[in-house]
Amino acid sequence: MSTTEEKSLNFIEEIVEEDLRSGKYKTILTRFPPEPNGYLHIGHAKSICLNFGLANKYGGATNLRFDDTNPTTEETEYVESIKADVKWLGFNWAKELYASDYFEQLYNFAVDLIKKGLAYVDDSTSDEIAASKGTPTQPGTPSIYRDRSVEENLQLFAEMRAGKYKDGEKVLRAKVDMASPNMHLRDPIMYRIKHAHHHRTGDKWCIYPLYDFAHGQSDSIEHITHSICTLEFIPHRPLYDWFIEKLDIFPSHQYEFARLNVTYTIVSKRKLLQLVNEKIVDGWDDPRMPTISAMRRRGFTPESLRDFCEKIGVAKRENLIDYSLLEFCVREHLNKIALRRMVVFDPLKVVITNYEVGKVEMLKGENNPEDEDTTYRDIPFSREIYIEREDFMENPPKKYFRLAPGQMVRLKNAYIIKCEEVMKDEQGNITEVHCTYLPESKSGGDHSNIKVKGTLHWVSIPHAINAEVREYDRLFTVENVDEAPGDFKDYINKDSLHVVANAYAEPALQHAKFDERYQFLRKGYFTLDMDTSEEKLVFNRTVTLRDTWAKEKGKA
RNA sequence: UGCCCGAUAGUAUAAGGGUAGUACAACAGAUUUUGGUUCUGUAUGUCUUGGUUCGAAUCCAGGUCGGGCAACCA
Repeated sequence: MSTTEEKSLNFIEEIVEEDLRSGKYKTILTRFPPEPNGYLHIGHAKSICLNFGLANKYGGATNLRFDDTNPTTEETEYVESIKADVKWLGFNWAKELYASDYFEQLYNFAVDLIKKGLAYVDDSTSDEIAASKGTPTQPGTPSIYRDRSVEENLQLFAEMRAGKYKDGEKVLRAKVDMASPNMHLRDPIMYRIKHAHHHRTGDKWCIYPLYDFAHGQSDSIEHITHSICTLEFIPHRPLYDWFIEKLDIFPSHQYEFARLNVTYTIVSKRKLLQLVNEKIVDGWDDPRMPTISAMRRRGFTPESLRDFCEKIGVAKRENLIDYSLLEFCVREHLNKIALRRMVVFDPLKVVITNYEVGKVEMLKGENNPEDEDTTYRDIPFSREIYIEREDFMENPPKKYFRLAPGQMVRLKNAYIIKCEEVMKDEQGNITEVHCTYLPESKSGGDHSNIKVKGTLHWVSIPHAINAEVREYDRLFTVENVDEAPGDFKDYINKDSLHVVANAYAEPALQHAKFDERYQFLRKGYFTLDMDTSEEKLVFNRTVTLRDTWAKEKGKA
């Protein structure tokens, strides 16, 4: 008998299961339909996990389809980054497709609707069309071109395609209902004229279909069973269904879920583009960005992102997810896989006065205590070491477990030391601390019988190697950036990047690899940045460790 | 003033007429050679008013609140 709790289904999974159970479909086909006009972000990750996840779970497939119907904003660079991101997240698409692959077919669909008297060419200007649409509470008024004959429409549309007209001179509109309470049904535009170069079709076309006359038809052509999109497309659904019905083609169905929002971040392509263009960040993959490429560079793992998308759920209610959930997911995974290393960011010299001058001991340190068969690396120990400056206080508050005059601490993987003397310069700044060590307290063979509260990380000064460490904080200062009054850029966190130019790392890090993750003891999780060169190691901080001591201090 | 969505702890998300559960966050404690990990425990919730019912988060009606809809964007 199984004791495993049955995981509850989200509302889309319920629809899919019902469709499968009822025999409506034998197998499902979903699609992930990005427009190649920007980089994918954490919000897209939710959509990717949903669409591909559904197909994986129910034995179907997912197409990657680029919604490239607007040649003026779309570029091949984006196509490549999107493909890389989806792959990195761990998903494989059945087919790589483009809405532009269907331009000829879409054109024929339009001709079909013209012949059925359901579409017409309109010579009105953009402003005139907007004005005649009415308002949500007032019906629109029909265009004077609405009743052109089929023959005339056919000829005009052919001339549009042939390039006889300038941009904006004419459009093709669906003849639906100018009085509909749904604005999207008030004779929506199907085609506009754009003499622009398309990233795939080049100059073959000068008319391009709009979203409403491309997306649903593309779904139908591919026989997509479940076309999943975000809430703002709900009012488009009647039109989606209308085109499919009038064209009498495969009936794909659209379902809508609430997009992801995360505290202290933005997921608007427009705003992200602005951050990049205005050089507020260093590019789409600046590790502070919520893009998938940035998160990859920062050290997030695909496993942790998928886990996050699983945990946030799928529903129709608008939501704002705590950034701390993302941090939890990444820590949970990194804790299992990260190699433990010691790195001192802000050094304070410690001299162990009773340790032999010139002596070097190789100590063993666990690579990862979470591993059942943990392996070890060698760590050199000597008379002079660095500890973190914040790990020493001359006048410590109560409950301070670190080094202080007369106090003892454990050096991780090494000995217990006791602070004997504090050395200062003329200004009174602490320059170094003199300690004695307990030879019988060596890690692994401790028979000192002494228990200490604190354990510090450290590096041997003569063996330390240099590294640059980049510490990131949230990009915005307010939880809900979209709701904050004024311009979103007013809430940029000025301290979102802190660079430690000269950190001291234990020698094992000399051989750090790009695909490895590290936990710098008591500091956080780190990974090598691509700026690393022969001369310089550069690490990105993916996320800090949970820090209950910082919280304790905050209370004081 | 039209149409369309939605409303369950701080944040998300379950319970589909029968004990309001889970995760993150918070708080308290235990363990710990990382103030990490792990473990234990605590507090906090069904928008509102009626109705149906032995019984309502769930079904019905009204209200309130939040969101969306008038790009030749997607």
